[in-house]
Amino acid sequence: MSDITNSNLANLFDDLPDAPLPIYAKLKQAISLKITSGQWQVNQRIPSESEVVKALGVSRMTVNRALRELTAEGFLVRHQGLGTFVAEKKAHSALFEVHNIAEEVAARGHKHRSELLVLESAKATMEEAMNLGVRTNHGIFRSVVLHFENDFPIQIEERIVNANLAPDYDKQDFSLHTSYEYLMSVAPMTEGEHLVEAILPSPVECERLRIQASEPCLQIKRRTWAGDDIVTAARLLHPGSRFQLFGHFGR
Amino acid sequence: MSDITNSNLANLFDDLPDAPLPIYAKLKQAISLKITSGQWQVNQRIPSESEVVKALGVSRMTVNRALRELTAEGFLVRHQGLGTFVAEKKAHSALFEVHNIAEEVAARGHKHRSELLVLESAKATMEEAMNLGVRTNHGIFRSVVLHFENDFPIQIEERIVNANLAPDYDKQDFSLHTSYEYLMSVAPMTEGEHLVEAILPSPVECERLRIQASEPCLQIKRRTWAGDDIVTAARLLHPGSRFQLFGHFGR
DNA sequence: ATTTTTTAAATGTATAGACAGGTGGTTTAT
DNA sequence: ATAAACCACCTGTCTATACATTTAAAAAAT
Repeated sequence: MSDITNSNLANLFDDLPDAPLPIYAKLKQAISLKITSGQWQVNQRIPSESEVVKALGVSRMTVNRALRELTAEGFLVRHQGLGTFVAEKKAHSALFEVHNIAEEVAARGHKHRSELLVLESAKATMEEAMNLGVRTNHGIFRSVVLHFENDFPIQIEERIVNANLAPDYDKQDFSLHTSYEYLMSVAPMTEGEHLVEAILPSPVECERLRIQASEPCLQIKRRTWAGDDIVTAARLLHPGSRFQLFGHFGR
Repeated sequence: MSDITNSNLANLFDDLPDAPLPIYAKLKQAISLKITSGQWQVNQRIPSESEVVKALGVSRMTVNRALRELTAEGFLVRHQGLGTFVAEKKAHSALFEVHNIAEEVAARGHKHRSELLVLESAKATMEEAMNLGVRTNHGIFRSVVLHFENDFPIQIEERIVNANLAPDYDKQDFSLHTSYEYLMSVAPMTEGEHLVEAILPSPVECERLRIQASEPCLQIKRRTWAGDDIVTAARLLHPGSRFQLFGHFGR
């Protein structure tokens, strides 16, 4: 498998949210973006530690930490004497926690795309306020995104976001990054909860997911905290026939 | 919570298999042994990096790597300025462990009872053998238990068990203990996986759960390991209208 | 007695340098 | 031509050092 041209490794940090992160974390973000965006293909050899050192002027130990952690997370495979390669598919460990649908689809080797159906700034209704742990009329964003796997609808993502914690949410280009990526960059998740249910979809949802009214759906309601604040609350609806939630625990 | 006496940190590497491992890995092994053996209790503060450095004469970066990885694996919790502490029992076990349905129902203040529908000794079919990671015709047990919450059916538990690892499974009184309790006692779970899906129930399942054919169900397939062996594989089916799976992650 | 400042300790990150060990290609000796 | 020696490169680990940040307690000022 061919190597990756290290001609423009200096561009590595482009397209990255400029959150204040340690160098090793920035490196991880940049490299995982290269992989999930498909710029670095499975089994390709990626630049060696010393190449990154030379290109970016950071220490090898810093690069080593980024690559080691990405390897532990299943993004990379390393072979002593040979090099570092993009792994076949993501290890199933973190799926319950992370749940970035784009990454998940990419990990299966499939094509992901999404349609932005709603993106608006608003004042929280009483129900939304309760859900986010803020006062009624607190500034929020609402978004509805339809995700596709190989052009089949696979998730309706309804989300409300605390505008104080993610002020530029409505200025994001959701065709480039998922909402998850932006939110993690501005308000890294420290805690979360999810509620999984099997439900029947509404007529609108049937139409969006292109399924029949009788097809059960997996509904995941998830809230994520950054410190003591709730950053976002999402409702993710998947067609039962096209989706499984996989989890792994233990050591 | 009291600190751990660092009087005999030199003993840290005792009781360890003398495999040729890197120092950081030996450290991880030793510390996780202290924790799992109960010598270092939950919430206790463990020796600081510099204390280990002084006691063992290794570099702080090496100690740091061991502690950092153990933290990522959930054994430890670290607070800058404070120290490193033994973590609470894995959060995620509490979350997606529907294992003990009896406890869960009791925790809600409701009445739990169960009906044993099937309990038999058998030889593994090819499918069952694949599922348990054994050869066809390997000895197994099959059980089907119907669980009730306040006299409403809430779970069908279909389970196959590796007879080698749990030889007395068929002699248990499942009105006294759940299968989970017995299995944990004979073959403590070290690893597990689950697969969550939304499906429509079969006619038999509708009857058992007393629901309509159109009601979606939450299906959880779970396999649990003890070391390298699969102890049991279960299929848990819940009526969507009466069941939610709740999970919490983070600290 | 109360508040403020300082200090010590602990973790978090970054760096430079060193050596070990694996891999594959090149050169050299046979 | 074949085999052995060599070498360049890569990952894996370990060390020593440095500085930043957080925390709690001690010391100093009010």
